[in-house]
Amino acid sequence: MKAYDSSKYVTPDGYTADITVFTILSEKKEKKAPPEMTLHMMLIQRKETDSEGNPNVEGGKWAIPGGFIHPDETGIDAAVRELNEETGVAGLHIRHFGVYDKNGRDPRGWIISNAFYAIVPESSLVNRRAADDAADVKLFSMDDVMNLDLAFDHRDIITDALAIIRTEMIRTTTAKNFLPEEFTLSELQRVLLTVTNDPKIASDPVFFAKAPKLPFIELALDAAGQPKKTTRHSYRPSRLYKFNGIDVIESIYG
Amino acid sequence: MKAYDSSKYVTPDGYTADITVFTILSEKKEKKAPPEMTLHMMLIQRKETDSEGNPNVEGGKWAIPGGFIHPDETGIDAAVRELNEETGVAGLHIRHFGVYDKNGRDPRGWIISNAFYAIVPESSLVNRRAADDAADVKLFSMDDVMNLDLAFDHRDIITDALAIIRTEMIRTTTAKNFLPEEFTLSELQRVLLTVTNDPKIASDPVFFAKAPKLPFIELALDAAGQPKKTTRHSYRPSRLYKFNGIDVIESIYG
DNA sequence: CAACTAATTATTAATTTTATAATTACTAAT
DNA sequence: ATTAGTAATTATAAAATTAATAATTAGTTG
Repeated sequence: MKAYDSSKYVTPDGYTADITVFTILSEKKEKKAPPEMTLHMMLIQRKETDSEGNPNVEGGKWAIPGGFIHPDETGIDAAVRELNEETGVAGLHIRHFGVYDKNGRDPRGWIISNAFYAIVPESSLVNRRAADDAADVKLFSMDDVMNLDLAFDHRDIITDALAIIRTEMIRTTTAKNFLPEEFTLSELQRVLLTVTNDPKIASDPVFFAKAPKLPFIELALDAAGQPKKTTRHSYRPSRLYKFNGIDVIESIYG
Repeated sequence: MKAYDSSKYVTPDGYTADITVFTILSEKKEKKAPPEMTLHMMLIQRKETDSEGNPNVEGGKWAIPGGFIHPDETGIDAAVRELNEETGVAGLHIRHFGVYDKNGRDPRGWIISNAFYAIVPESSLVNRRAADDAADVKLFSMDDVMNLDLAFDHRDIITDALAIIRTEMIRTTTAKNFLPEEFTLSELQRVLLTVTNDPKIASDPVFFAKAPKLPFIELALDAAGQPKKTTRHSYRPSRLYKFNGIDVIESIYG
């Protein structure tokens, strides 16, 4: 690269990656009722001291997994590495969604962070364990997250990530990742209700009337061509549906 | 990094960035009619020979601007640099959308490409000029693009980028980037028709009835609170509208 | 047999959409 | 002064969908 004396300029004091990881937890509380589903995210608790025994900045606080990007790696490389180091989680499909660079966001100085997000099935997170700079790692419901005294500007990052997750869930067929291949309408409904309380979804008569007609959903049929049914959530057999792979783009113009 | 003898393995022969850049050209053909707008993209013509005078692979063919990523830079760094080097264009907001790694896509060997896209106002591209590996640089209508004998797998990359551009235009208020701050409904209509021929947009009575009621569009008012009008496209004064900054997420579930 | 509950369907009024026709507000041409 | 043209706008009537709620069904359990 061209001659450039960085000592002559104010340069960033650090460059980091933060990875917001969401999942949907499903809890079957009643034998005959659909499971309760809630959006959760995985956070790590920062160790009180760093690797040299010195008091850690924002030590003890819950935070988004992440850490410093090394000069020889990209942001996403660092994100993948840090996530694995701090939580033991790997193989997630993460995406970049923003850069957080407000001066003052970190007491250590001018620290710029690249934020990533993923929403994954719970099975991807079962083997998590805190390590490296993390004293603990847990899944929190979004209500609980918002009641935490989070480190740095992580509340802002989480708010933005949440908006993206919600948009994706509502605008695309992302919900299918949290459903069995053949699902009931109430199961789909519960997944969607983890990110919205739109009455068109919350209302059984409205949703049950509309959903079977959506172009990307179809009845699951048995070998004889009859609609498949299940009694896993009710005494009355419920019809099973599946996504048919059609991608829909809903126009905002009508 | 850990000890690793890459000579023991088959490794990629190259790692590149390709940048699909779209714009919408607006041509006022009649004194009293809205302009014709068409989606275009900027392509470069590959030089016949490389910098050492040897015949260039796919020399003479039209292609997406781009080139090899250096080890000391990220894909997006390379994309920005190559775009500027080959076309003189800079300052665009580009986004990554895919990796093209099919073996055989490039006769030179196992070449992996990161694809980026941007859709920008024409004003961002007026100072383009071919340089570096590019013999020429031009804007092509999408019809013309699809009739070109493009280099490598660039037709596939372009097809995917186009789908993303269309989705963004239909799903979000991206159209506003191609309109004056205060626009007529027919101007908005023409922008949208560059990416779709949906009759709900193509039909004047339908579109003119619906558009004013959209939550993210409102009438432009003068100082006296009266609707602003223009005769730039018709003898009869047409109402002017503007986007009001509201972001809408249209649910695919109803 | 009655009661319960998730799933499903029905009902009716209100609203929107569909498909097209008609009108308006300006000109330009005669 | 009148007619014709055209982009923008509005009207019309039938069809379809939505809104809001009630009712019913299909299985159980007690």
